[in-house]
Amino acid sequence: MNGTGVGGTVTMHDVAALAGVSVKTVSNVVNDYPHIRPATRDKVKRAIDTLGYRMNISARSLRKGRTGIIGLALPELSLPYFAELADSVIRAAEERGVVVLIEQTGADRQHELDVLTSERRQLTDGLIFSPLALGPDDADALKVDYPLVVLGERIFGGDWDHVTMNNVDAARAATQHLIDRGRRRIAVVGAHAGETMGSAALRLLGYQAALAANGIPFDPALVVEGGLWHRSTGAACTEQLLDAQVKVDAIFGLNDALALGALHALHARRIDVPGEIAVIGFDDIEDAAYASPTLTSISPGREEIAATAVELLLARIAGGSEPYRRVIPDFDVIERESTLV
Amino acid sequence: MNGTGVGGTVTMHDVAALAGVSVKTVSNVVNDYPHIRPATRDKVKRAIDTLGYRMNISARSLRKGRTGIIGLALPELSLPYFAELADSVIRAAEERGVVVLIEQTGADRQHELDVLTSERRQLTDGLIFSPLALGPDDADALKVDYPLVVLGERIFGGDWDHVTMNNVDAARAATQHLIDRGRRRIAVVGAHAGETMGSAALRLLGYQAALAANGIPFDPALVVEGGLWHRSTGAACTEQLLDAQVKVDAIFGLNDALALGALHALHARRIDVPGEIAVIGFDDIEDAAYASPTLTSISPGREEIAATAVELLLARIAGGSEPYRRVIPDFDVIERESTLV
DNA sequence: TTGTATGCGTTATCAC
DNA sequence: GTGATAACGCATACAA
Repeated sequence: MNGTGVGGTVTMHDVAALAGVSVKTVSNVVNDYPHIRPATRDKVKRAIDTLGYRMNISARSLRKGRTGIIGLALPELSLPYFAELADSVIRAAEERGVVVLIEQTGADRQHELDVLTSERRQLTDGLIFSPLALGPDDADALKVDYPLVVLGERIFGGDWDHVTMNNVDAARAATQHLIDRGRRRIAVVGAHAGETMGSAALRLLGYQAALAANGIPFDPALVVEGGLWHRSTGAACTEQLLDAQVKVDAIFGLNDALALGALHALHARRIDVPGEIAVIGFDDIEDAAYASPTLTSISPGREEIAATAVELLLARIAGGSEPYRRVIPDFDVIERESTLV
Repeated sequence: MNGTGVGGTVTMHDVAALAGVSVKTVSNVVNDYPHIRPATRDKVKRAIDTLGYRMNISARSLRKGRTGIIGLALPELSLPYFAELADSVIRAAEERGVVVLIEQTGADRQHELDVLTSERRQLTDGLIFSPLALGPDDADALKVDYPLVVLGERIFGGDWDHVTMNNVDAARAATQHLIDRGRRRIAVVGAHAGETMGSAALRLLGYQAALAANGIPFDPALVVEGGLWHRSTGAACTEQLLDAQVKVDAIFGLNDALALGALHALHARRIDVPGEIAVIGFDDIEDAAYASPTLTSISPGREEIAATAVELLLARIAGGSEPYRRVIPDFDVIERESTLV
């Protein structure tokens, strides 16, 4: 099972024997223990090279009680936003010398609860968790005894670190962006009725705030419900909106998948974007830049979210006991064709 | 570190003590050893429940020499095809009771070589490897001493299992699809000059075969080189093609990202698709169905590729020593608007 | 059918 | 600065 394929497994004992030192010294060398005589260190390193020694991670994990693996639980990798997030998390983790075990919850509440107590938690030193179905009522389930960083906006105020977007302000900025370009009948696609803490609710709040700030009355007929934030949902919501004959001059997709679905539906009906209807999304996934027309979107600082989450988690794993933090990266409006005046 | 949070770590000894049996019996129960008296099994299970016992994976791994983790090395999750592939691999692995550790190579040759000998290999029981930069010259690097399943078409004939697409036939079918719809000046976007074994080369081969079969002369001016198969590459290649004033009535993007980039470039120049130029892609990523216009593509059987790869790998890990296999799932042409007659 | 004893490869606690 | 030795928690000969 060893890299060089020399045959049987090479252990610290073999290295120690060849170098003429004890296993403890070998351990010290591979762990960069500072107080070692340079000559000893060289001897050991040479022995390691000649034997092609590789540390047995399982043994180390057993002894240290740490695996060097962090968990990342997210809805599904097929959703571009989460694929890009996972990419960033893996990169950030790699820089810090840990690896990432991804678990998909399918945005299913029971599955999200399961992930918190899964046998896999034995395998990871901590968890970065991006729930989509859990609500404030599930806060107790998040009271776990391992390091946890929660992504997103659904649950606040527990004993865990939290990295989130500035959903309200960002949605306000998105809406203002449309208003500044002369739009007044701005539809929202992908709302979640009854939700109070989720991204959908908060983004709707920002939308309403922007309307209010500009003296535009809020028209419930412009808000279209849509459960899962897939492209298909965005398309279906948009068709529903158009069928209802509501006057509309802009659509705010609560995420990019919804907005891309909206573009799709508008294209199918030969409705010009942005001529007749402008469209803005949220997340700034790579697709947004290559849609036709290209999609204006909110960039929520994905890289920073990932890097911060990894950093906070590793600090907890290392035993940090600072007060739990809530980090909110800056966002940007990325203007593209779909809202061009 | 335990799920229930009862406090100190619960071990098999604790369970054994409470159940009034030996650790061996507890071990037998948790490992579903068949010959156990039902009464004993119940006693043990009850003790496990009351104590909230969770097996220590590191200890088991150390003892058994297996971790229950498989590696998945791919270019990057930001590429939708690989995100969807990873999704499928994780699902397939979950069904078989193993978890997946994803490593990104960035399609960089050195990084791809590194992944094969990385320290991470100590952590995984085997590897599913999707190289993009390695070529036939690197076949030796793939002679590793752990179970390996190679995805894609770049390297053949070594001592490993191989799951691949039928690139030649699928590309031929894609080209034929365009020819059947009256196209004769079919451009190819994303070719790799000098390559002989990669997906690009094989798909180009299929393209040429289809032309030949229909008596259409091959025009090198219609083949546009493009390194990384990103949307941006597809857009750039298409612009290059249009700038060259070559007569074109169809574009075959060697993958969907390229084709989506082409759609983007065509849209920017107000060229009607499929009216003036038809477009076909390859991979059938979810985006294809939501582009404007929707993109005709080749579905390579991603689910089957993932499931087969996991299955073959686990068989090797379990010690199977059948001859190495090469599996080639069926493909389908998924017709959408971009090639509508 | 179940119990006992040993070792998997590493790190930590002490001595020296 | 380095060495001997005892855990870490589990699986498995071997014994009963």
